[in-house]
Amino acid sequence: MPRVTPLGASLILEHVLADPSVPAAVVTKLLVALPFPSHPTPRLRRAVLLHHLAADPVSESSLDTLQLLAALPAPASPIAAAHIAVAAYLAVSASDFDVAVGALFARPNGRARLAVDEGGSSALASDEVMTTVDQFEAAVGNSFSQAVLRGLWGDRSATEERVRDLLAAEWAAIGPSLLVQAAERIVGDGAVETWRAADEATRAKLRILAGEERTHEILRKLEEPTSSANPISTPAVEKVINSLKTSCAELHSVVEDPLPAAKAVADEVLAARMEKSVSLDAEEARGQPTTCGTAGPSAPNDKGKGPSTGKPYSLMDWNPTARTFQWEESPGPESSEPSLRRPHLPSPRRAPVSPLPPGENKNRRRRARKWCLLEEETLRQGVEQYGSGNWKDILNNNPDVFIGRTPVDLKDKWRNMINRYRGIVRPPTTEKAADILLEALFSACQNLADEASSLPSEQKEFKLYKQHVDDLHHLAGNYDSVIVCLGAKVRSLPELANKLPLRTCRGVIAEFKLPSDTVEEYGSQSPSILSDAWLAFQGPRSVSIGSTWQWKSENDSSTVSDEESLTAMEELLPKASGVYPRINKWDFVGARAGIRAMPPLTANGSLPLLGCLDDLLGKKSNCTFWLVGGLGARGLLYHGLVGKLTAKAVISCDENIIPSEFTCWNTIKP
DNA sequence: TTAGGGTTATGG
DNA sequence: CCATAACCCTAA
Repeated sequence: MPRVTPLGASLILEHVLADPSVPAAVVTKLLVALPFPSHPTPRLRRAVLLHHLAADPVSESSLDTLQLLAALPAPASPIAAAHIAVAAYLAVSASDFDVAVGALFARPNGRARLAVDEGGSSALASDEVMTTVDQFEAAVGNSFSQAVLRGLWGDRSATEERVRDLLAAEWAAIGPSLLVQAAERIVGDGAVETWRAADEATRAKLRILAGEERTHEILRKLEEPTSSANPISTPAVEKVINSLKTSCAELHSVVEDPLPAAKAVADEVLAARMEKSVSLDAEEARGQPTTCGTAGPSAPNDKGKGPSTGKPYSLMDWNPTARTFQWEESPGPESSEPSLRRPHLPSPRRAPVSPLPPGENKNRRRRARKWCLLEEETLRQGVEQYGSGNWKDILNNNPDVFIGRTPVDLKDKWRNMINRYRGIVRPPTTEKAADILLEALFSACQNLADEASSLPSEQKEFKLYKQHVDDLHHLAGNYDSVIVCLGAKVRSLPELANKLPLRTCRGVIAEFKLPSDTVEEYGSQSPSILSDAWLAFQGPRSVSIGSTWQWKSENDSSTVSDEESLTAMEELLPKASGVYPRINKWDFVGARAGIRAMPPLTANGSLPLLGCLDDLLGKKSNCTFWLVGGLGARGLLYHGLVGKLTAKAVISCDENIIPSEFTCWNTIKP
């Protein structure tokens, strides 16, 4: 008996190995025992890679295996997730993160980056994977990012699970072996056509494989005048049959009993057909000899040795692990009782008929990870820069911050952030703009306090009351301290009406826009100008110009009459055109006004009025009153400084914390 | 890819 | 039991 031919070995391996239940030891022995074909079929390559992966799911070498697997036709869908999980795990578990990330993810030649980039396997690529790769690259030298990545990808068992998901999907989709396909031909669908085309000698061989019972069945059908049967390529079928027969003989040398093994394959095919769970259509059947042909090139040298015709021989010559066996070509008595002698040869199951590929339908939920302040701040800036809705841009331009976040996560987070205070401050539908601004201010304060307080015990409670106050002392009973921040309206408090050195000054500001037919816009960066008048540009086509000075005005209305705006323009335009002559190309679109409370001019300039009011008001309770006023129109400039100084002074009950330049207005006491 | 409705996990 | 934050699903 001749040695196992490469073609035969290929068929055996291809059939036996494509089964997850074959123990690793058996796989190894088979691979050692049989000559591995120089051009294995994709199915065999796949089976070997899958066994490799199962034995060693998370390692440097499994990364290679995954990449090879991805290069095979039609890799299972979970492969991208498994590949990035293994690569990421290798990076975060390496002794030197930066070195490992350089080798795996750095541009241009990181091992995993190449695999998922354009030019690499498309099966490994996705937007999400690219994002992760960029995140790793950006994390070099950034211990914060590394820590987050470790948390996300450092779980070995989770990584292994990704690989197992892939294995399950691959095994489920691996399809029938060539032997099974041949068996389909001999005893399954297509049996009648195969037998019809066979000559007497071939039929004798087929009879051995099919068993007496099935042979009679097939022959009976053959007699029926079913003209609808379409004959299939005889040479191709014969090739398969010969292959099958040869490999059965060889299989016999490796496992216990070859004929029952072949029969088992046939029986399984029959069972499968009974269940109607699988059916090969004629098109598929015709294609199979071609598939078989891919194994053909591996066997040109075998031709001379000829097909095995039943000469017994021992594999012991070259393989001590193999067992010798006597091959009987005659159908034994057991052939009529196939079910009694089920072989122990593991056979691949047909892919379960499932609407979805297994492993893809079981989506596990990511563990919720709290957003850190940096992420929130970056999101705020991102929305400002790219606009709300451009989540992907924001994400991809901050790979070092948004680690393990998706664009949808950013969207959801923004939704949470802008809704944060809806339960505390609900803007009434018919509120005036001023009240809405007040609520916005309150929300901003609460937001800041939340961010500053990391511990629950440090949480501060805020309340926003809106009520009319006739008299400061009405507040005294409820508060330790009251800070008066009223601007020009401070005059409306009877206790302070004429006691503060403030002069009111109305100002008008005018808004201009570029005519829509003007193509040329104002500079790319739109710098604003502070001059005799100021020009505050709001983007490239809009500017506000201010301000006029109407001392001692009592008019605090924000609306401006035509007459007043004309006067204001005559005052503002000469000053504006002095620094920006092209203002005459702009259109006036409206004017607004406001009233400011101006402090006295001192040697240090016009400084805000800060400090404790108790001496001024007369101490009538335990409540202390404080003033933040006289900022003129410069609240934006001063609010941070005066707010901080006043807060410190109020908390420590010590006015001296505030520099005397701000409080000296109040030292001139009666 | 995004918007918006829905679900799950967690802490009070 | 509720409110909230993070996350998921799906239509367009």
